[in-house]
Amino acid sequence: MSKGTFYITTPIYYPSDKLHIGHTYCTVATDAMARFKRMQGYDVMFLTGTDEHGQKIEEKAAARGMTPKQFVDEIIEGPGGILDLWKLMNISYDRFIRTTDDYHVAAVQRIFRKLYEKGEIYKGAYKGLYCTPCESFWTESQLVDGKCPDCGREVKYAEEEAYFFRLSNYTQKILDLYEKQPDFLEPASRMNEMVSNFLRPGLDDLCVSRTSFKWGIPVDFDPGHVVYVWVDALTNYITALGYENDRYNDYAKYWPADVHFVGKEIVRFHAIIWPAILMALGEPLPKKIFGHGWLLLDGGKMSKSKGNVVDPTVLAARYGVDALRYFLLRDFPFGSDGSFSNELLISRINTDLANDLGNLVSRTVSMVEKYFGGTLPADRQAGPEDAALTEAAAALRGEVEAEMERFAFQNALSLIFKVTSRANKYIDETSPWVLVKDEANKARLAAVMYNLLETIRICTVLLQPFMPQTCAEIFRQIGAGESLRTWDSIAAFGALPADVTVQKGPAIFPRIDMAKELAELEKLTQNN
RNA sequence: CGCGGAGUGGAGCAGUCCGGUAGCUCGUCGGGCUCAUAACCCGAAGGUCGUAGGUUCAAAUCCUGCCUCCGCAACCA
Repeated sequence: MSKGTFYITTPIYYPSDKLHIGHTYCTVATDAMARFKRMQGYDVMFLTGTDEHGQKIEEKAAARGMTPKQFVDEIIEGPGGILDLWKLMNISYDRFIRTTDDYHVAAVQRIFRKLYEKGEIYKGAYKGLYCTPCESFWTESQLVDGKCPDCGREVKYAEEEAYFFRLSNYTQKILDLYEKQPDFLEPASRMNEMVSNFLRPGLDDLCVSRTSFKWGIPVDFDPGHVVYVWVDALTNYITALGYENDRYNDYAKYWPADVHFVGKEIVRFHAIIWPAILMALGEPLPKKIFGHGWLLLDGGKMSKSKGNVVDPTVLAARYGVDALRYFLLRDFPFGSDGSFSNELLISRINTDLANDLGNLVSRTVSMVEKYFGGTLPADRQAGPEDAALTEAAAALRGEVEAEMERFAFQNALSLIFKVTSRANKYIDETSPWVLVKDEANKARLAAVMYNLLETIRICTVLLQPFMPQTCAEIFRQIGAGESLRTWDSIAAFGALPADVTVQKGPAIFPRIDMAKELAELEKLTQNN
């Protein structure tokens, strides 16, 4: 029955602060993809997690008088933390990795040693401009007026003992990889950026240890050094499967990953450094890296410092998790940036979810109840208006699948809603309220209702990966049991039983008063 | 000349690779319907595609210059 495995990952997020809508965006996309593949019958492994080491967290924790571990524990496991957020957003991850997990720590030490013994890592000196009070190295270009960009004080040349990964040996190998596998990194524009920014000039060796802070995985054969982010964080994708550890035993089964979803700012790490590390280890490379775009606010990126961060929990609480999930994946092309606004969110919910889908379900179920007492008679009569609708509905599964294969969530959703629109139009074309006036039209009326219910069912099956909770409610209202919610059940039009019984329920997506809500949200933002 | 992306009706976008009288959603205006969540259906108005030039019978689409915006430049999705 299984079509094979499908391993998909989000980045592991840096828990130096609460996560915002941007992190949610990436995770929701990954979740929709994972759910879609599961529905199709794949054996899916969906991994997410947190990248918890490093200087920034060490400093933040110290500022609050906590240990780094206490600090990250609170952000991850505490109330309103990351685990709560993913629970709220209905994220169906199979595994959650924390880089502070014992098995990961031990595995990273083994990996680091292995690379060292192979000669891929060597001990050298980090040379550069150093700001003593900030304990930070800076490159020439990072300096502001020749001074430390953080504190504005003088920097001076300094050296620090450090381990380096021979990344410079991999320039040509990565170029070859891109050549042989043009879809390794998508969208293509990101690959261009990698080539002209980093590969064409040639890669430098990469500093993979630090002595300037302590909050990290110790290099076990050289106390004083901690493993820097690259080897620590990137390897999560394999340690979480059991690579170099006994906690799990799925490496052979799931690796290489089918796709790593990552934000565009960390494409370089995943498309250059990560493959190089894997090559050095002699392990297979992931099949694809997909660098998605950002949600922009007021034309610029979201950031805590700008104070324009959108809190997903607030939006989910007000409009529903599914509505938010839908909006994120429907409004923005996954590969490019998009402008986020409350107005767009509400507008999308009202037009697509309330007016189009919600209202379609509502009017259809109402008519079946009103005209047939809730249960359709088996006797049906086809009509000239039917083909346009049923053919569109029957073709939908294949069309949506093709878009999902390209991670084009917005297109997949757009296709589904074209069919719900078509169904609304079908109601006008067939005018059931006219048919009902003559008993002789009963079989025709039953056919119209059936076609509507079946079309809704097909659309709802395909919407499940995006809006799991709401779809269950729609299925309940249109009388579609478990076996009618599957991928296989929509291979052809007509799986719904002829004598189906519907059950009217509350409005699936209530309409939102735009002006009022915008004012409310504005008030909430002010209070923050 | 560090690199990349973007500039299309009021808003958000597609189209640009493979040039041929501009498309989608929302909004606006007019009409229809009444099963439905003031929802649904039909129709209309509105743009010459950042800007200057070039190539061509023909350019949003190819070439060149310029302007503006956004991002990246060793851990903000």
